[in-house]
Amino acid sequence: MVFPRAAAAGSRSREAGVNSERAALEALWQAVCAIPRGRVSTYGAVARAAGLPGRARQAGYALKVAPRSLNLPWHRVVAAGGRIAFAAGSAAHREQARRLRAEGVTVRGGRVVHSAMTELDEL
DNA sequence: TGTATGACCCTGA
DNA sequence: CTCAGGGCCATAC
Repeated sequence: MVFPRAAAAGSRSREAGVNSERAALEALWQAVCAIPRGRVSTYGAVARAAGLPGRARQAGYALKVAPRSLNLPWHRVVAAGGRIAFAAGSAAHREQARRLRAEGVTVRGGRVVHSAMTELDEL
């Protein structure tokens, strides 16, 4: 899978550091792509799968800046414990729950039932 | 050059 | 269950 050029933030990729960030983003996007339909994973697990252990935050950032054109299954990524990361009641929160249910995932009280969670890691 | 802010996570109280 | 505190780190200002 090859990703389009500039992500939201770094249009100018001159420095090595910036390029490394690009690589991290692509690795994260790749990991998200790997989550099969009807299954759910977490930010932390996605980060680990992308070779960035402990950087759950960047996983969230990666989704935030991901170009729409990638059509990433962002809704299959939730916070630890199956919690939907968006504020309860927010449009995004409802949208994610809607998309998950559309794939047969049970969402209750803002969190996906444990059985629907992929036993993390093994992406 | 610093400080503040997150689609986060974990442990402990 | 909630809260606090520490870790993480790219961006924004």
